[in-house]
Amino acid sequence: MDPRDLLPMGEITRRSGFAASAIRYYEAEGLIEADRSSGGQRRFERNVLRRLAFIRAASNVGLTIGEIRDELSRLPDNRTPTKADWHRISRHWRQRLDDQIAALERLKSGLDGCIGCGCLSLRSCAFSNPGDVLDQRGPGAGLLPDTLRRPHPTRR
Amino acid sequence: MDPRDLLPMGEITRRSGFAASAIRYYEAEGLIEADRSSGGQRRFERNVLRRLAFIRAASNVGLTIGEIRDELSRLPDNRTPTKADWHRISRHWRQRLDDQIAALERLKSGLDGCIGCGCLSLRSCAFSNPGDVLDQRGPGAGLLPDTLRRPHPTRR
DNA sequence: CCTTGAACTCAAGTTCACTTCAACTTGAAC
DNA sequence: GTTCAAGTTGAAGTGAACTTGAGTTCAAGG
Repeated sequence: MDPRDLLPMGEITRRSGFAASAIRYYEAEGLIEADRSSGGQRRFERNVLRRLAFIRAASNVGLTIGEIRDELSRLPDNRTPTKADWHRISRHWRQRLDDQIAALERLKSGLDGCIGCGCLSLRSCAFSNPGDVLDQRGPGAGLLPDTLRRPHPTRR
Repeated sequence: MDPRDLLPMGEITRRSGFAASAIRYYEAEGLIEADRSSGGQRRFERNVLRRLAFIRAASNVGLTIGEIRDELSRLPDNRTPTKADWHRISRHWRQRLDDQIAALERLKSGLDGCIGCGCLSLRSCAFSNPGDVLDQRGPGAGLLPDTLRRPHPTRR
């Protein structure tokens, strides 16, 4: 491939909006690939910009780096996603967003139910939902899906 | 106050569902208070259970510890929230939840708009939204409110 | 050749909300 | 008086997703 078609780091950061450190991180994590110049500097193929756009979109939807890697690994490396690829993926993402929205709606209606009573009772109020009323999967269990649970450290 | 009315740690963890370490953390952070036994063990007033229910609810809504501290500091210490307190607060929380829901809806319709085109274009696709199209407040700027932005480390 | 900005590496730091650990001390029951 | 579950402290660790810093090298223009 003609080396003039390869983009240096500066170009990538400018055009993708990611910091150089993030780009290097994504490479280290295997989300993107980079060639090297004779002197060891990164030279990116143009399709990396597409992958980065995909990464940003996925991360907006709330996917973790690991999940993004999985999705990307299902796209043959040098192919831009076909309509079929994109359709499958976007259905998946849409479902996630729907789940998150539904969870927030549930939370809101719990809240609405509490406005009248001012209770916040430990035993009966589903909104504040302590450990002995519902199960023990962590704060918010039963009301929030994993994707919205504030990522608690070392959740066993 | 009659010391028999004070609850030991075990009682609090059992009835609130929080781990002892979390309780101690909340005390250190100034979200709750504790008396001490002659030997130095924590003894909690009953209203602490209410505060803990409040903390769990707030954290379900996505408030940070700092924000929760602020809300709590507006409740006079030894008073359980009045209807007016609770009304004010729940209106605030409701607004947050509405914002979050709206943001996810926007994201979803961006996604829907992309399904047909399969584009994910860096220049024109609002969904993948790179830095040079919208502003630079961080990944997802313009689409996600701060409350849903995946908390990035060291966000300057 | 010289300068200068862009890029490199590797280790360590950051934030949040806790948890875990090690090494004690308390306190209620028997 | 002994036992032992329950409680204490302070320091360090956790995970995610990067960022920061120090010190070094590259590459393009003049």
